[in-house]
Amino acid sequence: MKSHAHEQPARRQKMTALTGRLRRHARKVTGPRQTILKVLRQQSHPLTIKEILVAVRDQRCDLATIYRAMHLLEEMHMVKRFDFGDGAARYELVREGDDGHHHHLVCTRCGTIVEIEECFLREIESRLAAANDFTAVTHKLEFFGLCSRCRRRR
Amino acid sequence: MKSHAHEQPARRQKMTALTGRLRRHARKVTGPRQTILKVLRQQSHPLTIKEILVAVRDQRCDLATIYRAMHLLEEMHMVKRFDFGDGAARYELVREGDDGHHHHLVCTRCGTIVEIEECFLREIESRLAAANDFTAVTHKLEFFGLCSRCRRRR
DNA sequence: ATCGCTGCAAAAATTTTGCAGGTAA
DNA sequence: TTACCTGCAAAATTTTTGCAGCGAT
Repeated sequence: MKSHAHEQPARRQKMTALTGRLRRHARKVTGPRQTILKVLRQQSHPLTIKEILVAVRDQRCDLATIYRAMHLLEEMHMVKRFDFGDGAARYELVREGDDGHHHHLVCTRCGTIVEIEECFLREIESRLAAANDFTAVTHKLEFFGLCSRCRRRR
Repeated sequence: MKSHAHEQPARRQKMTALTGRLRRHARKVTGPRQTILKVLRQQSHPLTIKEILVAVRDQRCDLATIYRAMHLLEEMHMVKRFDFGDGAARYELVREGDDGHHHHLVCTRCGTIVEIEECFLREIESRLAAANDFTAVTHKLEFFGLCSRCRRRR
């Protein structure tokens, strides 16, 4: 039932998290940025730039624009960047009231991704910080393995 | 005591781990490969391809050769690849009798690297494998923070 | 009317590949 | 001799940047 009720005129902006945050930073709420966030909102897994490009290709959004948008959104903590060790950055939307910190279990054969919500290392972080005289210690952690389907197929 | 009496002439190969493993795979023991391993042996931290290139630049070794060597050495588990999230692969020698699995604590400002020998997640790996029906689960984990020197300097 | 943003094109950075000649075994 | 390797050059990938015009506020 997307039909009408009161569809906002296309050019007026809904007051969304995006709108608010962008305005606070004196940045503009533009079509490409809204489209990209819509794409990310529909996914629970991180997407590569190429996957985003394909998903928005109808809207004729340039690659460079996507790269610039992802940097901007990452700066404002609206997306989180993940690396799976192949040479391609992946981005995932940070949901409201979440810091976006979590991990993944990735099938090394087919690329299936399982989201791992628990974080096991908060305490270890403090220990390492103290032991090595570091501050603001964070971590990046990803798990890799063979999923059941791929295991069965040879 | 593997050796005894006769040191082999310089152009003959010492029977090293490299020599043995390469031969077992029908690969050749060449100058560039020996040089690269020598460079890695002198470092306790992972090196980028560029750092390796600089370190071997006297021996006139091509970039492509280094890339190819690193792939080969990784296949034979003589080096381990690490990613710190900037777009550059890093390689570290795997010492005898070690599987090379460990982590790092990296200063996000100056790049200082601290090796973290402990691994905290072996048990978690099994738990995740069982819970998600995966096998051969491994992980990549790196810590990031601000080292004490960088913290003091503003 | 600003100032930021976009598309396009070019450039940069990292990694891969093809090929002809050279070398280890 | 036979693979395998190397250097060189070209290409492929991923990401960044410059610029002129367009668009959000």
